Amino acid sequence: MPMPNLTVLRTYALKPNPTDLPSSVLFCHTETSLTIFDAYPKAMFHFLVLPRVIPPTTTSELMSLRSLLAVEKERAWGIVEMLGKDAEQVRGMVEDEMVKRYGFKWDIWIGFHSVPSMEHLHLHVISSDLISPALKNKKHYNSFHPKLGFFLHLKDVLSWFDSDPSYFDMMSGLKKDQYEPLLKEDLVCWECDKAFKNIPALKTHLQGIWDERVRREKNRLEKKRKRDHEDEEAAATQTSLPSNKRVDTGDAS
DNA sequence: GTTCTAGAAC
DNA sequence: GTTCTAGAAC
Repeated sequence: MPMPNLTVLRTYALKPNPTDLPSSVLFCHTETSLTIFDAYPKAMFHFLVLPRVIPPTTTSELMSLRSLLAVEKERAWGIVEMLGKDAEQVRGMVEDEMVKRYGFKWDIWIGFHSVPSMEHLHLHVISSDLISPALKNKKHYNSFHPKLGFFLHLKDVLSWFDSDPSYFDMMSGLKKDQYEPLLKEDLVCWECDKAFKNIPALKTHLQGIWDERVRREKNRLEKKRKRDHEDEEAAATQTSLPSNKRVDTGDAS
């Protein structure tokens, strides 16, 4: 069994020229960050935004969120803020792709794992469906549950910088003992709070939510298509109001 | 972070 | 008997 490489993200972040990376790895990059496809996506869309290593910031400061939050507040803030800006660009690209592929968009979460498994800071950009063959166990699911507390939303992390220094100090400790137990919590649907006995049952539920969403969106698009079609006909016959504002007179003509 | 698999859970 | 979880990986 090959031992997985837990430092591969750092080798990516150190590339002087990110475009050397295979296109199967690199999604996009800026002067200060690169965004890669998560190798084991836990949702239909799942990317990691990594800070590039730019002096005076060092690889060891960029090891994790915890190590970054230990450097001077202003410099740490600048890096988190920069990652957030670049993640928002990625969000926009993902939303475009959602519309292109499915005709609608759904939530995208942006945040850090409180206890990371791989070295080098990485900001997750992940779609809220949580449907993926690589999502296989409770730890995978709970690590992205948006209300459980293990997943730290970017907005919340940024808010720590504006709060009392004592609160910042408390949160920035990111103690393993405080967060790791959350991964063992019972399986609960993040959307409807229903509990599940095991992962296969939860995955069936998530798939059901998705199938229902697709069905509703199809109906919506079909209704809109019909409305627009009627409006075209109405315009052709000089009827003034769009069909969705018209009062039904029961006139069949 | 994953894979593999023993044995728990059903 | 099969499904599923959870701990080891030298």
